[in-house]
Amino acid sequence: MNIGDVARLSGLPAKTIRYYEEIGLVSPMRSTNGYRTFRESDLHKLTFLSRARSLGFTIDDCRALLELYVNTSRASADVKKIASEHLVRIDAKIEELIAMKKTLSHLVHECAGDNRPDCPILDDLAAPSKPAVPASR
Amino acid sequence: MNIGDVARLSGLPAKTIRYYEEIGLVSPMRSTNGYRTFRESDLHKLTFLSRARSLGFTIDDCRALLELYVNTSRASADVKKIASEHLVRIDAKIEELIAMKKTLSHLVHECAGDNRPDCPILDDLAAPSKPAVPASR
DNA sequence: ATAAGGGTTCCACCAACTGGAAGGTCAACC
DNA sequence: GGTTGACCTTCCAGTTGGTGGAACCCTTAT
Repeated sequence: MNIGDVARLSGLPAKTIRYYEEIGLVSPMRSTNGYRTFRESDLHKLTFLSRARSLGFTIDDCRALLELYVNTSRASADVKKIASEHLVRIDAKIEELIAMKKTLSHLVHECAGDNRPDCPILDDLAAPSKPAVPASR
Repeated sequence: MNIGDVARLSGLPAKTIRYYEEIGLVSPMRSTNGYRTFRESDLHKLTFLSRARSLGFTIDDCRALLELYVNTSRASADVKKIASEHLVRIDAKIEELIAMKKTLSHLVHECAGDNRPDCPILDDLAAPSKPAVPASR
């Protein structure tokens, strides 16, 4: 299979697949004309990566997950650990966004949105010492 | 005021403030020794930026908001538009994360997390054609 | 004199791609 | 056999919003 075929089948752009090769996530063969040649196993890996990335796993996570995926003597605890930690990050991000949303939707609601200059949104942004998210990192 | 002072007062790292100068968001003066000298108005801008960034506005949004902020003949509608569009982006992001969370927490729950290799998480990642978020962009 | 604690510039790096230029290859059609 | 068009290749640059570090200057106190 050429790169276009696995791109279609995995749902990843060809550019991304080349990038994944560059960073060592897949290692397709090369045919005599220089084209990449993908095996079934490469396609499986790419599909795996596509799905893992769409679940928000970082490339580093994907690398670790891929290793566990191909290693049939893995412990499911290792997989679960990576996924659980990712879940914690997702939760934190959701909370952060919800806090932003809350503040912002309040402000948007308050703003007349006409051609006068008075604007509660700008007033709030200009008001000092009010972190949107109550301080973490 | 030197950069350290406005850094403390605005809550932004000095590095970030230098970066904001580089991209033209603030334009402090320079004293004879080459140090940046910040006026009150610069501090106000930096505080504004700090808060706007913490609400998730992009730098481009911040640039536009800052212009409206200093322009006293603005129309609040212009501000509201930027904020509303940002709110839409936040909502979309929240939805995306919640979809991920849903899938992932389900999988984590299913996984035994012991030293055996069987793992529903890997099984799912390997299963083809299941976008985590039902397809948009 | 020197040490601490500011400040300065510049260059490189992070994630995870994406866009585009310049060019090679292949299969089909006339 | 020539040409078109769809593939493929590499390489370089840009994206977003900074961050880290090196090498060096300035000021003040001891």
